[in-house]
Amino acid sequence: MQFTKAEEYGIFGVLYLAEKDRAVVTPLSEISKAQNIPEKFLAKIFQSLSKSGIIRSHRGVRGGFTLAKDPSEISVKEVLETIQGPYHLMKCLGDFKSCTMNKVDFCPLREILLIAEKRLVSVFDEYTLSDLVKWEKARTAAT
Amino acid sequence: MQFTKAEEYGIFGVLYLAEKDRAVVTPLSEISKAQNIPEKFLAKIFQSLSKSGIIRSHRGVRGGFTLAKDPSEISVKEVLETIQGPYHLMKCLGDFKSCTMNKVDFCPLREILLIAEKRLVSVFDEYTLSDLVKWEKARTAAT
DNA sequence: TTCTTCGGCTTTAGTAAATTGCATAGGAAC
DNA sequence: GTTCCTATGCAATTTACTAAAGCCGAAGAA
Repeated sequence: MQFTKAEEYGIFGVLYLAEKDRAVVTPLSEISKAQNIPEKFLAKIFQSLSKSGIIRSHRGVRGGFTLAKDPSEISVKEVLETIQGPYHLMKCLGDFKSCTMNKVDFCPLREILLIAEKRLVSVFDEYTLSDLVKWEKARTAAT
Repeated sequence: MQFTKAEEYGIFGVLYLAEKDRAVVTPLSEISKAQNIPEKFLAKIFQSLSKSGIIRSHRGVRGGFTLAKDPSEISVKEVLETIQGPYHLMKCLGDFKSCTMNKVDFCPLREILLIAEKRLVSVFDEYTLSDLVKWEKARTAAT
């Protein structure tokens, strides 16, 4: 019941891009160094983010990545689900048949987890990358 | 970001007790058989639940377990946190120092996860075992 | 005393997460 | 067009944790 490193790294990776001008192409090496993330690991994460259209890749000399859309258009949920797949607190929430217990027709735990899941995901859906950047800037300005 | 089997089994285990009269002492073997849970695994789970005062153990012949309090007094959160420890979507939420990134002073991800966590846990805190039993009974009666 | 059931500890197996490595392909700069 | 840089894709590895099983001891009722 914890976030994976991939999710954590993914968020910090795109956040780094979100803090820059969108036109600036940033190579993996810079991001991984600045955010303290294993480069090859970040590469894999960015690949899926690129495929799902959140970021855009640029190959060749002086290549790298840019955000594919404005930070205010990218929800935290979008990033997380791209990296980890749809959020389910239990397997059976996605598919009732995968229930390992005997609950073929009704499961009280399932009911409560559906509620919990909905509330959890709603938070990630509410906030965008620009919100996170805004917080960070406000914080830096304050001190 | 998923529930563990231990949590799942733990809930179903105490739920089985909650469906009975509180005076009835039920052995592990019966619970594990009825709920389709590996007995030794359930034993370990019930040990911690017993220590934290959610259930009560009775040794010897015709021993077993009973609920230590009324189902309406036992929140889902209580059960889950006893089994798995306090709920944190990331390690750093419990202790800022355990942050593996460079965020020594402020972390935007931390902010959003604190919100998310609060909402998630609130669900488990709102519902008690008697709620779950009630749902189940209502469902059975309906069909 | 004896049998039953929990208590606690150890160990094993299985699975998923976290990382690394290498060969390939695309593209800018010269 | 050659060269070098940077992403792409796949394979392999290491590590960590989950899930489960086993064993012996302790408690307690019959």
